[in-house]
Amino acid sequence: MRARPTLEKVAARAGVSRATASRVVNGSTRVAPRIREAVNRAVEELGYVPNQAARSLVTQRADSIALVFPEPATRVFSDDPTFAGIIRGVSLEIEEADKQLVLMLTGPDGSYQRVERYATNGHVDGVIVASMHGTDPLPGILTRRGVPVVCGGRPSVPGDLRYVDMDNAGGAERAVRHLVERGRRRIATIAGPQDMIAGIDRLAGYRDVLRDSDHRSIVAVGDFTRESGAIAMRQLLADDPDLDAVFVANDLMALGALRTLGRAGRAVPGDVAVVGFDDIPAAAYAEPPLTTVRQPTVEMGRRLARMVLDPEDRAPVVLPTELVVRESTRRS
Amino acid sequence: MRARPTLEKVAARAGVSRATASRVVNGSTRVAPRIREAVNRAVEELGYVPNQAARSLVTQRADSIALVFPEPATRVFSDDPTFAGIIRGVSLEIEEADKQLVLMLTGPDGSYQRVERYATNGHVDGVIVASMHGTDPLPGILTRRGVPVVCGGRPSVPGDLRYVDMDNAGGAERAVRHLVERGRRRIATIAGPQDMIAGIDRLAGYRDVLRDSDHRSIVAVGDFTRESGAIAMRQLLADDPDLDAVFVANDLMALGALRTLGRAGRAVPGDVAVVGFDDIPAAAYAEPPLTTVRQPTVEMGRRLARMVLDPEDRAPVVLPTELVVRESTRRS
DNA sequence: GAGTCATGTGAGAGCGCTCTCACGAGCATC
DNA sequence: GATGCTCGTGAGAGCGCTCTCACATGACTC
Repeated sequence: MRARPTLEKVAARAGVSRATASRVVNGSTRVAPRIREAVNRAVEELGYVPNQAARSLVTQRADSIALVFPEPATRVFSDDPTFAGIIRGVSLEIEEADKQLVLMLTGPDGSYQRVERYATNGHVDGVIVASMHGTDPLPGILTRRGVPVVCGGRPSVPGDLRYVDMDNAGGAERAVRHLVERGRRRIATIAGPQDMIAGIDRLAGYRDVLRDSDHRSIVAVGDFTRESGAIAMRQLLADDPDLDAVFVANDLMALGALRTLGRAGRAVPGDVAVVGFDDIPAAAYAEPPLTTVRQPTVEMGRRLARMVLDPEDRAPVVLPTELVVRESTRRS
Repeated sequence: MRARPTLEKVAARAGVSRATASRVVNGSTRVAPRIREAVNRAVEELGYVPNQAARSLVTQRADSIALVFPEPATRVFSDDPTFAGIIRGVSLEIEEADKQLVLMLTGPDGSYQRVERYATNGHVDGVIVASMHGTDPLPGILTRRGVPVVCGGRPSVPGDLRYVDMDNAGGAERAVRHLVERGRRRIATIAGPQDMIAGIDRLAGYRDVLRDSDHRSIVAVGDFTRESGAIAMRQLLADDPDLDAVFVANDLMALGALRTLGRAGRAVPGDVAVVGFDDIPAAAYAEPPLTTVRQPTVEMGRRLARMVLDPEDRAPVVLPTELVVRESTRRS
């Protein structure tokens, strides 16, 4: 289709002024029924769709929101379904609000200034930052510039940034308590990176429970990749050959750990019980199926979107996590 | 947010007209060096960034392209890193062209008309459709409406649609030939859905090699999910208990198949060799590590983006796939 | 010294839309 | 019948930008 019809054409066809046509298109009530009908008919017949650029120009709204994945997230992006869940959730909510989703994956270089420029210039009504490190400067900068921002994950610097987070500490506590209840004595952990809030909080949850239950804590640190989980598990086994349980800060690392355990001849859950975190689809398909902590990723996306669309909504949200018990922690 | 400076302000500060300021901002060469410099300084000092809406309004370009995942893709989205790779690739290329990426995941309902309306109305310079079924009507509709479209995956109806595809048949052939060379006699396959081009082509590759090498073909069909792979494998085992190899049309199903084999007491690769397709990260971490066919997902994204940005480029692209040999087909 | 030409610059139109404001019609009030 | 409403409608300004066109300037030709 070449020439797209303009409001002018619609108005002409309906025999009204452009202003009235605009009123009908934008759903104003103060239009006489028969005129409204005439305009709607004209819209229908002409296949009219408003030109967003023209609209934005005058309303100063963009009717679109940006979802930014800073570089560290981008790196894990391809292998961690968590992000896919968040994207789905955001997309669903955005669609309901009849807005558009602009996805920005920032590269390793300074392409983050690109985001800054883009976002501070009215191209977008709000920005969702899937902040991995809680220390990312971007949310602060944008907020100061007056752009509505919401962080996915609690920023590590307490401030007035709005955020939606998972109950990481609570989930970790439940997971570790579960291991204690199953009679495990030497419970180690493979923690996530300690510059990410999820890594920090999950480790804190582990520590809290062990302290209260009088167990010793045994910690190795990974970076949330399978590979690092496998390596950390090896190290743990070397440090304490008698450990009989591991709480792993995410499923990807837990899968790596499972592999190391298998190769080291340790039976799971016979010799060692394993709990992961995230409940990615692969967890249920691990051998043995992995006990893990489920987090509502799609819901997180939805809440992020809803919050960014409502600048008044300032209350942080912490979404509940849930322990999913499978074979990897079966009573031995 | 303080009022963003307009071109007018920049021009005033630099002591030139709006037109000249515009020339400098848009990189016209026909501007005197010292004036160009003055304007650039003003831009710098004021922190000027062009208003995209205003620009689009007059240029009729949107400087953004849409990446559409039709519903079936959306469903697998969360668990198949293939899509993440494509998104990364598209994002990289789009970023280089200094344009924006609008992501649209269509829901199960008719939200696809939303895409149609959006795309046919100049909001977007082009559309990339990650067409799962080759029969999706969307690409055709948009093309006819004059919107540049590129399909990810060859459309099943031969026509003039532009596309970038993987060499599915070639990859499948190499995989099956590999099994033959390793001395496997009864080579089964778990095919993908036969309404998706990837499913069809991979099965065709399998059939071609077996026909030529005088093996019998044994086929079960899955839907590219782990679960369906596990089920299909059970069926295959029931159909032909003596099979000694399986070519599985994607890694997710292969992972499911591996699990079934393990539970059925079949050693891999001792009793049964397994080859997957995709080379997702989990494949290398399977037990045993999975021989599979690697496809360049990021490259596919890049090519899709490049093609959609250049409406003249009409030549279909078929990207090479590569066999990655791992433990699951070790010589027995 | 008049004519030609390339070159750089500014004036101004106009992209398609929203929104303010003024106005006329209809109705109730006094 | 004059006054004051409300209600629906149209005229018109203007959002920030690009781009065409006309114009000014200076270099060059004959």
